[in-house]
Amino acid sequence: MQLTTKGRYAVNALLDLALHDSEGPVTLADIAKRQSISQTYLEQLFSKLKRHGLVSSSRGPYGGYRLALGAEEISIAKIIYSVDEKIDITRCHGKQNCQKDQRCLTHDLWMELNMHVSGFLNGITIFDLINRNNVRHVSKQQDFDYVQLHRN
Amino acid sequence: MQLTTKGRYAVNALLDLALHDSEGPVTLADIAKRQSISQTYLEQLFSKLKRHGLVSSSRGPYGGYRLALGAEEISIAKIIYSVDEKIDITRCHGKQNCQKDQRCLTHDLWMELNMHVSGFLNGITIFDLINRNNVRHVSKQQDFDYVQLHRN
DNA sequence: TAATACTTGACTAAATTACTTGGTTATGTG
DNA sequence: CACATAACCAAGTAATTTAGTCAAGTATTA
Repeated sequence: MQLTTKGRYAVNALLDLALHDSEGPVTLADIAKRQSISQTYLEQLFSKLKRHGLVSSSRGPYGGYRLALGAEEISIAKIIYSVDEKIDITRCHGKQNCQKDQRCLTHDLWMELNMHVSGFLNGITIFDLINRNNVRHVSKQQDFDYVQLHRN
Repeated sequence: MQLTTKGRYAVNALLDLALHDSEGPVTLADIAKRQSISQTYLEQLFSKLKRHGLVSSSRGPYGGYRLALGAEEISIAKIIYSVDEKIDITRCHGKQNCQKDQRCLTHDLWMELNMHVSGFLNGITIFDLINRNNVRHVSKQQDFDYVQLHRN
């Protein structure tokens, strides 16, 4: 299925961005600290997110990233897809040549699972997540930790 | 999610075994040929499947593997789990230390996806697959190819 | 007793992941 | 206009995982 740290990082980072979007452009440095992700790694991910039109950026002081779409328009599936991860379990990636140019025994099974997973991830948006209690709670804690860290 | 060739191979192989179970013990050599999987790799997988009680084996001439359970008792999830693949999308594997000993922003999201996927794979058994038209059709073709290959 | 087939453990090439390094370019502020 | 800030970019790399191979066994039965 190819759902690894990369996709999880992207969703976490974009959710963090959405949660702080009201305060103006958000820097990758801040996201990196709050989400414990390497900043240069984030740069790679945001380059892709920007290319796919999910975020916009402004340079210079007080610059940073903002959501380019409404939170309710950004599904989890879209994010994962944007950073190059495919929501795909089949070996043949939908083509039917999994085994010697023919379909393997379980081709249809994996296709069905694909439908299930991508249906699920298509149905959940950043907007949905923002409004979840557990997300708000974790985010609050992260903000608190961040302030503590930068008191001096 | 860790659903790769290993898990797919295991399901394909076990399904092949189930489809030919009525003819007596099935050798790994046959499964390897029909499913285009390396035999020594299959040996590793079947060693695990046996350890988990899904198949039984008999040695010597006319030996081979058989299902140790009814086809309706073997879910896809069970097979995948048996060959060490976890149906798990979280980084922390269910523990809640995805980020600095705390839950990451999206911990609950991935847990939900886990539930969906494992629910799906738990709900489908080898018995279900055997009775699907597309599976029977592919299997028939594989048997035909196998006979062709061994005519001499 | 020879052939068959399972069993085990160690090893390995290739690919992928999750980064790091070392820069360059644009922009708003003093 | 300098300078701090922050986005942008290319290339390299260590660690891990995958998908096997290789080389030896051991048990069973015709």
